[in-house]
Amino acid sequence: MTESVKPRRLTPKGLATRNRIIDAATALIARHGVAGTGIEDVRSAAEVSGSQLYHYFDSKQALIRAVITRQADSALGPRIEALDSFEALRAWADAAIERQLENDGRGDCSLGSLAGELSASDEDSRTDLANGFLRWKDLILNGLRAMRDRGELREDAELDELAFALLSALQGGVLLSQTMRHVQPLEASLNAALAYIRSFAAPGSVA
Amino acid sequence: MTESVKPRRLTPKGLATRNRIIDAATALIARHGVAGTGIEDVRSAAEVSGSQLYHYFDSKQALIRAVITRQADSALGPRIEALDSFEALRAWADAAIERQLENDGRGDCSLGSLAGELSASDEDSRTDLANGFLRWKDLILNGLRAMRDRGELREDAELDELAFALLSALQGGVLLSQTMRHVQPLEASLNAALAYIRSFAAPGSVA
DNA sequence: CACTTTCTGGGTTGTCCTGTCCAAAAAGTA
DNA sequence: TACTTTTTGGACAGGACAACCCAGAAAGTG
Repeated sequence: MTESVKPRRLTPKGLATRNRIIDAATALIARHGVAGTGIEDVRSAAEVSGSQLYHYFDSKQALIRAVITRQADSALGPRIEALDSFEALRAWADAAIERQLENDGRGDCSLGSLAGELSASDEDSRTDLANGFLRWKDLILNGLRAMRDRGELREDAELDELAFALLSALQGGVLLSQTMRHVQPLEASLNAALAYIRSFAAPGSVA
Repeated sequence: MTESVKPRRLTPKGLATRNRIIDAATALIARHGVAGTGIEDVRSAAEVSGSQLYHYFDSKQALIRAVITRQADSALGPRIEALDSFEALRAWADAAIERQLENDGRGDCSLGSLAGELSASDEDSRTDLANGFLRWKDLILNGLRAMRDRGELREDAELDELAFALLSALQGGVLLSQTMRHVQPLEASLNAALAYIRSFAAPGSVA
């Protein structure tokens, strides 16, 4: 019994409730952070009562990890087809900026916010977050690789470095923008990272 | 009485104790985060007992804010003279990378870590953090301005943007590196940001 | 229609943790 | 030395919160 003995089979109804809980938790965490969100809050927000929460999750930590997983996956969904052109990268960056403008102030429940709060305290969550970041980086990396293969990027470009740089720029920009309640840092950061990547455009490319 | 009525005058001894508390809190928060650090932990680590903590600070929040202020100031101390040359910027970045290597794994109690944890939940702390970031940005900005005035950077360089981009790169890189337990993201991020800044070097400069 | 498994409700418990109180020791001041 | 202010000690109350238990409703399964 290495794995928890939670409901082995979930009925559609049960699955819906489970998702409702994760949704509510995600929203609350986005506004008040992990520490500022109690089980009781999640309960009432999800309109489930009593011990449902512990019926679907072993502990608060398990719930948080479910939120992390969902957030990590959400970026890999249909939203982002492929980051394999300068235009696609630009659109991706603009979407991030737009998102920041929408939730002006209150943070979005991105991996970055979660990482800031959990990396130091919870080792398991940290691992989940690290995996999430790694997948995001690979997503970017695959796009860049496609660009290089198509001759849009120079052969000598260090794609791994570029991917990490872009991801860091996003995360740092979001962190600063959320803290300072202003988009400027995020815009500046993403613009810089994209311009840097563009500086590796192959000479003969249509660009 | 807008201000708290904490000890109006501190004797040298009292001040030493107060500093000892902040030191202990800073160290503990660096390892376990704000939420993972209790008053009790701080007490024993600082080797003060009982209600000393509330003798010097109104609340846990006040203590945290003191930690924030200290961290914000620490970067403006003698460590950084002036970031007004490419070499100085490079050295600054290398120092950050070095610091990350030293505390491999456990986070340093930088503003970024604190921001990730507090921005969403505590408005007062968020303001303190935002001010801290602003001062850091100005520190960078002043350096860049000096470089431009000396003719090392092109006139058309958007220094404010560059400063924010560099700061974001640092914060994002640290966040990723701490979460992934690897320096690569920070290195990549800072290298990219510095290279981008260098791309604004004035043509005639000795570079 | 029996029977099993899953789902839901609410109450409860025990723990952790912030913040307070009271009183004594030490340090400063005259 | 007499007196005031600051500093220290430990114990304690009050509240918040995660987690558990039991029983009943609903939904699947043969």
